[in-house]
Amino acid sequence: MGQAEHSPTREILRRLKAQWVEFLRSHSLNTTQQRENIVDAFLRSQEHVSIDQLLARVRKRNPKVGYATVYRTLRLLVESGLANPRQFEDGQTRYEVAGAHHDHLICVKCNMILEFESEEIERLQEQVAARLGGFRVLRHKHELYCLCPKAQGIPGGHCPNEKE
Amino acid sequence: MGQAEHSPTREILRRLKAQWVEFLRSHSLNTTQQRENIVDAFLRSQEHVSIDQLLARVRKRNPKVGYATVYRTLRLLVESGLANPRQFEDGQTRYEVAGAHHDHLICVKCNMILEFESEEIERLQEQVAARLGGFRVLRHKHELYCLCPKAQGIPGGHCPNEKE
DNA sequence: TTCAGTGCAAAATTTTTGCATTACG
DNA sequence: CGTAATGCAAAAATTTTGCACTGAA
Repeated sequence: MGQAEHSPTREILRRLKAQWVEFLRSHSLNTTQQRENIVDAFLRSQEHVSIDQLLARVRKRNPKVGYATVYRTLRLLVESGLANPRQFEDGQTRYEVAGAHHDHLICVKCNMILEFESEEIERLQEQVAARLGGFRVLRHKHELYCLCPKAQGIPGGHCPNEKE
Repeated sequence: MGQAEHSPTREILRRLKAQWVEFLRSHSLNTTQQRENIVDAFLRSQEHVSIDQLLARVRKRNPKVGYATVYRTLRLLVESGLANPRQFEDGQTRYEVAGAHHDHLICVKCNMILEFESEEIERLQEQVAARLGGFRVLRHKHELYCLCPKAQGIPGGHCPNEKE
């Protein structure tokens, strides 16, 4: 199964950390051991982490962190724009690092996942949101469920998955 | 809660109902009063219904239908392809009628859900898919998580939810 | 009549909250 | 020190399951 990994660059991570510090400051929130542990573990994670996974990682360093703190901190991470929640079909909410965001193209036959980005689409999204009543887009999800040329039965069609 | 309308045509509804009957038949499932009530209420619903909403509607006609039956029937509806589950970020799973596809704009503050369509975006999606390797787009999900003007703190800003 | 389907309530899951205690600033 | 934040456990909220009873075929 094709899995696209997106590791945020060190540069992005630095910016996100700064954003977090600024968020704490501007909301008069304290810096605590636990929050630091959780945020660091979250930013270090390179995929969509569930609460459980995140808690497990945090506890390796600081064994007595509780569930509630992870939930509360994750809520702050979402509010501050560092984390995006995603619901897959397993009933667990997972969180992805903002800035590692990509849209996905999925071939429904071979399950390959490609990523894409389109500035034009993003621009149109904002137009749509503005037109519908002055909304500001915070984030989005965009998934295209497709058939690759091969699965379409096109003569000589390839699946990018198997090329090269 | 503001819900945009997008009614499947009578023609589509008829086809879906036929699909349901065929599903029951081919899986040797019984037709029951409750299943009929639930499926009809679901197909009649013109937005994304949550379990609660659907149960409430069903109980108007048949007051002693239980939660469990709704859950179980909805699972069948998903299996049969009549319903698509959607997880927005308000913690409730919602279901939309297949064939009544639309994209969504969600206000993360008031949880209002609006629908939108943009031919331009759809055209760009196809361009993207073609460019990535000759893919054909079968369907897609597109969700914009936004803040309404009021939630943005814009002076005099309204939430379309409360206008009029 | 038979057994799939239902309703209820209890269990399992996931997330939130109340409150005494800890520790940041 | 004062009070925001934590940890724990209890409460909510959502979904699933067990089981005796009902009703479709």
